[in-house]
Amino acid sequence: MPELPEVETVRRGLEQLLPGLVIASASSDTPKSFPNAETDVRQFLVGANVLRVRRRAKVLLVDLSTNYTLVTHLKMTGQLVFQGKDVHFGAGHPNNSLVGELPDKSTRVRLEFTNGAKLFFNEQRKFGWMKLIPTTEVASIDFMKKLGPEPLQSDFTWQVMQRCLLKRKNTNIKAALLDQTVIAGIGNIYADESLWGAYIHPSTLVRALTDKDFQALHKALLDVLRLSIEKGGSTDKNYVNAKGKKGSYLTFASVFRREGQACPRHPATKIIKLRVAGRGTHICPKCQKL
DNA sequence: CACTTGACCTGTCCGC
DNA sequence: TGCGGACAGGTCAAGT
Repeated sequence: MPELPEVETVRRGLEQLLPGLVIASASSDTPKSFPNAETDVRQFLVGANVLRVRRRAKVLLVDLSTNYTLVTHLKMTGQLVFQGKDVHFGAGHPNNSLVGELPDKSTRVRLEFTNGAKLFFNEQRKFGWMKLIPTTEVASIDFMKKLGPEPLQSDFTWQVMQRCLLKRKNTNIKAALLDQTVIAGIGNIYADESLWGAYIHPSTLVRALTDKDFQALHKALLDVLRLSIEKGGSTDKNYVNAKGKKGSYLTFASVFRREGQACPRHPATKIIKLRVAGRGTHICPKCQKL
């Protein structure tokens, strides 16, 4: 579930906490969560100083003084939980409570710093991963190389977005938005929210969209991404303290996971849920027509 | 090549 | 209450 705004929220949090810390030890549970752990950890992780925390698409990049970068993909249920002396910081899945003692059964990777602080990579499922990659090579690994542009960069104009989306002109707009090689960082939440904002039905073929549609979609997309980052990500657990008190999940969303509720623009019309591009998809049938 | 579908996982929820 | 099955969704591999 972590998409661009959630990962950006994690990045901002970790950027305040990690730089300057020195890694003392690291361990992982399954090879899948940290494929090269055995050889890499000793050589490039232990003793490394954290320089900075970056983000590209939904990927977190922790640059280390060893000229290696710890690359993390949270996929759907991943969390990074920092436990310092007085600081607890967590991010991830709305259904996951961060109250419990860590490590727990879904802890995949554990980093310990020389000052006693810890960073846990938790994942209910085993889809997410961490990898150590030479910093200079990060941009050229397959996944990173194929990514589309960052929607929040200033040169991402509506015309740029149109050009990107037209690479998938024969598919529906929802599938195109979810395609990371078209635009980076959009997932199911912001695809649904931005399409609703732009009055576009998710099944609309990209080639059928007008300039006006692209302009509206561009504005709606940037608006929801910015609003969500401003709110610390859309999930209640994206930024919680150690008390782990429950927040309200997606309180700002207009349609996502709101089937049966009133459309904010048409109180008499209820949000419905469909399946588009193999994903649960939420629309207002009055705002979004084919 | 363009596009779609299923697999990967585990926890949760729904119906019987 | 227990249990099977559908569902959740980011990405990749396999299929059309």
